[in-house]
Amino acid sequence: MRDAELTRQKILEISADEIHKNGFIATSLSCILARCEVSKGALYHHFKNKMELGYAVFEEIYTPMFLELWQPAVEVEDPIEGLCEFFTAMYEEGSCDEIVCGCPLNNLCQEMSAIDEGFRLRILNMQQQLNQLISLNLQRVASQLRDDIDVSQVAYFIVASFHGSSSLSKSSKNKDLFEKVIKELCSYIRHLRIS
Amino acid sequence: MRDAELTRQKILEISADEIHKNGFIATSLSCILARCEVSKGALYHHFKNKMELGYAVFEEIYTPMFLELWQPAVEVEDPIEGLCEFFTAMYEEGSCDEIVCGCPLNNLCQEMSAIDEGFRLRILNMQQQLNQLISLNLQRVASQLRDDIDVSQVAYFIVASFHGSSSLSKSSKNKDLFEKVIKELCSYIRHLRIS
DNA sequence: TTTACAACCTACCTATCGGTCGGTTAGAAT
DNA sequence: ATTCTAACCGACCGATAGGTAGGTTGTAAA
Repeated sequence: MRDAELTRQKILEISADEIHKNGFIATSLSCILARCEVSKGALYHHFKNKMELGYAVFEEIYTPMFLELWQPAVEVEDPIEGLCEFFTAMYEEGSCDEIVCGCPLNNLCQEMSAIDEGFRLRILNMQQQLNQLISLNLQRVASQLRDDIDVSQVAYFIVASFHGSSSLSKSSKNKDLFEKVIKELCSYIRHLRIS
Repeated sequence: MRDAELTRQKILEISADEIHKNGFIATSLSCILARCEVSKGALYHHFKNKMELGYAVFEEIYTPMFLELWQPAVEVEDPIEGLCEFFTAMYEEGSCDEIVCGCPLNNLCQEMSAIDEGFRLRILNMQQQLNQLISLNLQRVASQLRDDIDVSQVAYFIVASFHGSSSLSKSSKNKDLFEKVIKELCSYIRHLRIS
């Protein structure tokens, strides 16, 4: 057989890239097909329709990518510094294009949550996983933290601020505002410690 | 004359509502026309094309709405408490629909910044105006604040977190996560004070 | 009363979208 | 060598989008 799995994977990866750049709705199948050098028949052989392709991208590309990205940041001895280094590395090392494209999770949340229940539930699930990952690791070092904090609330706030910062950098089209907000986010995170 | 200005205003207001609910691209002119009970010819008499209609909505509806919303929150004697009360009122008084639709500025920033320069510049301008509004008023009470803070950085962070919280509430489809993040945001804002 | 033009109407245009369907082809199994 | 089917192809479809053009109407000014 012609390597079906390779075709499927190529479609998924290029779709993930296109969706990241243009959003789900604005991403046209014809554009994906052109980049993949694959026919429409091939795509519809592997995926029932555009929505199912979107779900597959979310589950098979974005979800593992996300967990692999955040886990090391937070599963170190000191999650406070781990998070700060993670965010700092983002504006120091990330290319401007990457930053301006925003976080795929946040982008899809904004675009699709209200109009498609399948996306909404997948996004909500991812957000809860991410929240638990962060809050469990903050809880782990609770003895070092101020006693007036609610770790789950803090975890949601951190993610929200991060997403807000990537939104800001879209309109400025450079890293400056992103960097500003991330710096303040790090300052906030460090203030969680007993001072 | 048949009241041209009234027609124009009706188109603007209904467009603002539709764009808030569906986003700019997903908002169809035919849908606007149906709600306005106005013909396509009338719309194209008042606006050159869809993009120009979008710009007009941004400038004539969203911009003044935004300034009227944030100004009173921050131009009180105590902007720290002013902001906290403003945010708190948002989840206590705001309808669930309103909250789940998100902030129009953030929505358009996410959707349009990358694909249309006209929108991007208008959004950036609005964000800078908003930042100045907040940072000037924080500066005003600088003597009450910690001396390690950068008011502009703090102002961007506040707006980013607020936008991030509205993004979160979209996927949860209720106010719970919104409320959580807003509470933490208020806690953060109050910690700006010398303790 | 006539004129002139802003204001408005409607039928139509083209482009593009997601999706379908009948047919072809590669290659493993018999 | 033949058969069978997963894998793939591409012309075509209907729906809808934004946009246009030519005609009509209301009304203020001359």
